[in-house]
Amino acid sequence: MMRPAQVLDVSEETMAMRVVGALRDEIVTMTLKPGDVISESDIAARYGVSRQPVREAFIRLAQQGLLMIRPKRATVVKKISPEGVRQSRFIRESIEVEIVRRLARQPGAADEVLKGLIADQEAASAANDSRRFHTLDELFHRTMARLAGVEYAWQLIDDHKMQLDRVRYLTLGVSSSRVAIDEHGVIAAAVTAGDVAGAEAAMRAHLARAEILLEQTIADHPDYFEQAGTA
Amino acid sequence: MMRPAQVLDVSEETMAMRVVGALRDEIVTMTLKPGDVISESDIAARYGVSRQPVREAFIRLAQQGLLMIRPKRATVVKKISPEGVRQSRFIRESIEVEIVRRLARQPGAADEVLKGLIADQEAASAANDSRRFHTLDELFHRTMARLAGVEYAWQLIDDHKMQLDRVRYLTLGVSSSRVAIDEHGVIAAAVTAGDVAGAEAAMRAHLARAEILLEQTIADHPDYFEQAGTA
DNA sequence: GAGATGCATCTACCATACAAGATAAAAGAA
DNA sequence: TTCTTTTATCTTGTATGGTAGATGCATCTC
Repeated sequence: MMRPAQVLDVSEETMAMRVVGALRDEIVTMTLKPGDVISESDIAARYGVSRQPVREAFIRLAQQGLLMIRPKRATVVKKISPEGVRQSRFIRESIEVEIVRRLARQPGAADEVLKGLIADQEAASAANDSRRFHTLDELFHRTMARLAGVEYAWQLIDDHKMQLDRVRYLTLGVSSSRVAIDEHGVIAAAVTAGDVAGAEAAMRAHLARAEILLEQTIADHPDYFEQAGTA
Repeated sequence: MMRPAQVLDVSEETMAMRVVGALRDEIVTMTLKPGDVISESDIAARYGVSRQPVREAFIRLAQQGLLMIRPKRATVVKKISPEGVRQSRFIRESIEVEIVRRLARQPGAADEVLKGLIADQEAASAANDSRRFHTLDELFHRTMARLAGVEYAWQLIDDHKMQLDRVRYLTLGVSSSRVAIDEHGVIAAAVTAGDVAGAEAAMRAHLARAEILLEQTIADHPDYFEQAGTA
């Protein structure tokens, strides 16, 4: 038997929420791999709680598209759907394009804020800290949403973004942070200059590059993705 | 005591799912009003089931933003957040603009399909069937998403759209279906003609008109909306 | 040997009991 | 009367037992 792990005891939030967070991390970081079969009992024993909070955690994660509950059968870590990823990208591109348009029309204090973030990314890249670079990359996009006054909208798509995060985790060391930083710079420059069309084009180009990474990732880890017949 | 209602017994789907659907309808149609306090026990008795499936339904609906669970205190029907509605609109506008752009570039068979839908809307409007008109209105937008090859993306934003639906239900008889139909016609015409910029502008104008309805609705039903301090 | 059938054993689903926090009214003290 | 304290009674959170359905293996039939 394994050690019960025991996720702390003195709690402010509920056990169910705690389990949600723990499981989500395990899934996004690929500790729990797509296709893995898990059961309420197993997870309950692993975290030292009863089945009830685990069950509620399953429900939440299933609604976020990370788990698939097959009633009376089993619960499995959902495989990544290439089509779902593409459409999530479509949503993200639609929104981010609209954001940079708004920003380019009213740059405000965007200039120095974005410049600072890019500088941080340079530092993380130089230190080869891909984990931190990932965080800063996300912060860059989120910050633009905030500057455009639609941070809440960003939170709304956060759930669906977890699908993209799983793909991203698989490409952590692969992706060239050098290129990404340069593209961020182009976007920031266009926004600051008030170049609406240029900012839009730069953002589209930036997001399109990730599309290539998806194809490569599918080729590298075919088992993690849905295929024809592996619904 | 009320009659247990009893949502059928022979089931294919789970009781929890059944309760989810029933409660969602009650909330979206304003049978359960924003601010109403409900409890697991009440709903359980009302539908003739135990607290357990009701509890799971609450979790799902809370995650969709229709309920707010205050641990150890109570569960209330979430008041409509004007800011949330605005940002939901922003998301919707971003995506729908992108959709009509794509469609305008490759109209395909969009012409006759959209024409047919508009004709149906004319009929519903002439019959003063506002309920059916609402359904057709949604179908019009959904169909464009399908024609653009991103129907799944439409499903992704469906959850957040429920917030807008509640506002819409309040304005059922108010809104002029005449204007909406004309606007649909303009959009369809621009798409068919391959006029990208025109289609985008028409869609933005169409969605912007609804923005005005929100302000008026807040004025008519202030109790249903979050206000400063009514978090 | 190949296919059909029964059964042990999984699973998630639901009901029930209990625990713990929060609320509001009631009771008591000034 | 007014304020404080207690307590009854709400609420959701958690634990556990039993149930129905699905799965896979063993057994039986042909």
